[in-house]
Amino acid sequence: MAINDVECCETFQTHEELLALVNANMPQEDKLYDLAELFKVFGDSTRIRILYVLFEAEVCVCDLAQALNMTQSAISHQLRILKQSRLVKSRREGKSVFYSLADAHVRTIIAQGREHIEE
Amino acid sequence: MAINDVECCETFQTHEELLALVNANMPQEDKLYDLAELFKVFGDSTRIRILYVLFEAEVCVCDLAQALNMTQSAISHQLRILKQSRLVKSRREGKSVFYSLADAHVRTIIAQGREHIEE
DNA sequence: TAAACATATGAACAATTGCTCATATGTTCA
DNA sequence: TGAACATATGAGCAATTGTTCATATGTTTA
Repeated sequence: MAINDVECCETFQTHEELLALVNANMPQEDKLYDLAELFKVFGDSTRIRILYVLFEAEVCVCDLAQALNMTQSAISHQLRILKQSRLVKSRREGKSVFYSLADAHVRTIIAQGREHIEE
Repeated sequence: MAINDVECCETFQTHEELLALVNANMPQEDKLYDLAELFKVFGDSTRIRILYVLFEAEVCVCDLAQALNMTQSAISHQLRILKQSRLVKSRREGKSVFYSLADAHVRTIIAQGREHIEE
């Protein structure tokens, strides 16, 4: 038995291969954290609804608030989070700020999620 | 001005089109909730790490606990969540329970997320 | 059947999160 | 410049979440 083998489940298995594969393909700690942070952003139905509106058009904050029947403040807080994760971008036009999707990945990720829950 | 037009941003815009589009393509309330719940599952680095291990092989709970240097209880709680959302499946073999990916969407979703944060 | 092992789960606690409320910042126009 | 409008943001609170600890359930074997 190799010295690095690990006892597990009462048997002695060669975990070296698995651990080597895992170590080789597991992203760095900070990447894993960023990835989880990104999916956390998708993990709120208000933000998902905002993204669905942005699938259709570039809209200003008060349009979003009206379309989703929520306060301007609540929407603005969520847009901040969406913008920080670079899922949406903004453009000021006079007093209004227009938001739109920043990235094609947004649609793919939501589409895949939707496929998953519907199968 | 049509009676359904809405005042917003001090101008009177025709929001009918936008609202119609949004209503036509926005999933039902419960689908939105399910979608957010699904992405919440991806929104934790422990669960992401578990999925990365399962990318390589079917493994038992204590292997996962060792590979990720966490307690069996913590891993088991997380596996429960992953299983409830049908991202992993399990198979008992004697005293051990082996977990594996349940779905091809898992890889796609994580790959898209990774592309997003790395661009 | 009893002991040992592998896994699952309920309770509890600290940490995080989404909203509200109040207010600040930024822009336009009289 | 000051008033009105659009958006952003900090503080606070209730609700949710990930882990730990203790213990329950399920399986094998002596």
